[in-house]
Amino acid sequence: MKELTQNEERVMRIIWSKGEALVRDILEALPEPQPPYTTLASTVKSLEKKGFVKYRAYGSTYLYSPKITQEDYSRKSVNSLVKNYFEGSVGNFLSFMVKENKISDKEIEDMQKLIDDMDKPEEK
Amino acid sequence: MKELTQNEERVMRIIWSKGEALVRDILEALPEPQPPYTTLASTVKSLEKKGFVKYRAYGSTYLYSPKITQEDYSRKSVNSLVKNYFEGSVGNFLSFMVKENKISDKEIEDMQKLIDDMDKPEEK
DNA sequence: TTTTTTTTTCGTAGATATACGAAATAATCG
DNA sequence: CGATTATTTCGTATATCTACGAAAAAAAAA
Repeated sequence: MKELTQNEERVMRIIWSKGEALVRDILEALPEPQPPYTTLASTVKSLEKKGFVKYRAYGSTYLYSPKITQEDYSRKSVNSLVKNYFEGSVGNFLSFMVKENKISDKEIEDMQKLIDDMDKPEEK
Repeated sequence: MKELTQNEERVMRIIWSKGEALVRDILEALPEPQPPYTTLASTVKSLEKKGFVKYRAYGSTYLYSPKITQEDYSRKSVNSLVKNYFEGSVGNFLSFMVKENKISDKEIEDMQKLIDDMDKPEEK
């Protein structure tokens, strides 16, 4: 799974939230200052090239929808974060979160369970 | 319910059979010689004006679908036929059909039942 | 820091779509 | 048979879309 830039991720979030959307729908969902239509279209096309969205054509108009669930993407994001900043140790990651008061003991349990599932690492 | 011209009815049949269609889809479903795109588009628009189809817009592209079922239209057609050519008498209509060998006794029963339902007359 | 790669931006070109209306045809009415 | 009205045809205008690519900006690598 390829990485998303911040830009792409912001757009991807809108597509996830809508389920499906035209470029114009996305544009309207973006806060001011909205980018030019063509600029946004390029971003969406790059999402498609990276395999994050697919589209169905109505005439010359494309209706985009997610090809990857938000859950899959989140899992992969956490995985990559752990790998890059905590020497791959989930324990290090969690203790950091606790130290920063970003997380409660109760949440650790839940998360630990979640992360056990993720432990089958993915590509890059 | 407004009347359909032959032209409109031919197009309407395609929309019914497809469930939903772009103007271009209809065009491709039409046998040679196909009319120009704009010509067909006018026909479809008139179907919409008469309330036979509705559409959902994807950008500037309209996906049309029936607003009236084929069954409703058939019922109304038969009704109107009977009214116009058989002095409104279903009996006259049926006996004509039999005389013309267009219909069997068994079919009469079925149809009689069907027509009983239709006997609540419609507008125009 | 310098170089290289990736991302971002957006204009232009080309492909469709619909809106509108005029002219030709066909159907209806008196 | 006219006259009137409705249908059909289709061109032109206009609005969007997507494709493509160049240039600027940002990020990553060396």
